[in-house]
Amino acid sequence: MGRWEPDAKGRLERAALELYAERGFDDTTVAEIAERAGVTERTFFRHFADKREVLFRGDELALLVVDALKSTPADLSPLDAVALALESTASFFDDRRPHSKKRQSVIDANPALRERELIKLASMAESVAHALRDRGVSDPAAGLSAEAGIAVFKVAFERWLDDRAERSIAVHIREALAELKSVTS
Amino acid sequence: MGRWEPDAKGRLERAALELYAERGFDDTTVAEIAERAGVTERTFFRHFADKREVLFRGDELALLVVDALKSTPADLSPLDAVALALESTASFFDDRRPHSKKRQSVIDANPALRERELIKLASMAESVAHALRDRGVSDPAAGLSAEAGIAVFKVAFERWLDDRAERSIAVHIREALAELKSVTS
DNA sequence: GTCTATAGGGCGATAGAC
DNA sequence: GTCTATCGCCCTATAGAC
Repeated sequence: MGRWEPDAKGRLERAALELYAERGFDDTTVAEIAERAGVTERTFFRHFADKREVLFRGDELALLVVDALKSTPADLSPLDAVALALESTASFFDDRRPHSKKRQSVIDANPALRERELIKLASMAESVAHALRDRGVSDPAAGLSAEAGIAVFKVAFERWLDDRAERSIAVHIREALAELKSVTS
Repeated sequence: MGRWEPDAKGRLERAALELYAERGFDDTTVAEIAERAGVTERTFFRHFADKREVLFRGDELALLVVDALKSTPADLSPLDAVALALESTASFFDDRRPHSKKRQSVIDANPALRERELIKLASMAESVAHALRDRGVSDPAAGLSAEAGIAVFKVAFERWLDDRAERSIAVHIREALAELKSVTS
């Protein structure tokens, strides 16, 4: 066993989510998060670029999606491929429903956190567009398929959170995709 | 004539854009913007919630779009109605091409500003979705049409900025819409 | 690990318009 | 008198610099 308790990063993430939920994002200081996690303020900023980032696991989801996109059948349309890649991340969500709900209610309660969430989705859209171009999809189809795919994901995620039946997010992605197709035809 | 020069808000907007372009967003202080505009720092914060907001005219665009959506033929599909409403804002953009380009290069150079831009678009999507529901469009079609419409707008705006031929943004909106329809069919 | 500049909020004062 | 725009000063926490 080392000089310090292990998993400082995870402790900071948990402490932050708890405090943001208890007293609100604005009324929580980094010092309080660090204290609850048993580290110094400086350590917080070594793990996370800013106070918001502690709720977002960097590029983890975007990397998952791009990676899944690569293993997707080449004969699928770009949009179908994106939707399938998104579906393949289902367990990332389905395994953490309660955590996701708590996290989302914290995010929804604060404009600054909503901004950060949106830029994560936008940068995921960019990564997906890039991956589609690598697949041979040309512009503007690549950009539009990526944006449309993210729109599908947004709607699906929201419905997944509210789903009393707790069906997999994959189901909601499929439904939202079908709905998008009907709306654009 | 009053005690102060008129249009403090406009002077602050112009001073901010100039300074952000000259030395970058991070290296510009609110004190410098205020000084150039001939007001105090405190006045800046009475007009704008934060240092980013000075580049975004509140809800102006969203209000234009929602308003235009109301005057749109009732027999159009939700997505076509949104696209038409977006087209009707063309002069808002076409009349300010140089300003838009300068502003956009400042925004693109800074992640914090990109975040703010995204939340403006997202809240425009929400307003549009709401307006569609008022028109009788049910969920999830309303949400998806709104998101898809905003995706069309994003792509169109980008292409409008890069268009050497300087065609109206309305042309780019029509093209992007057609492309989206082809990609989802 | 320590130091510091700056964002941004609170509150009261001032002075013109009406 | 009220309303509104501006200023001044004080404060704390963030986040970057050293």
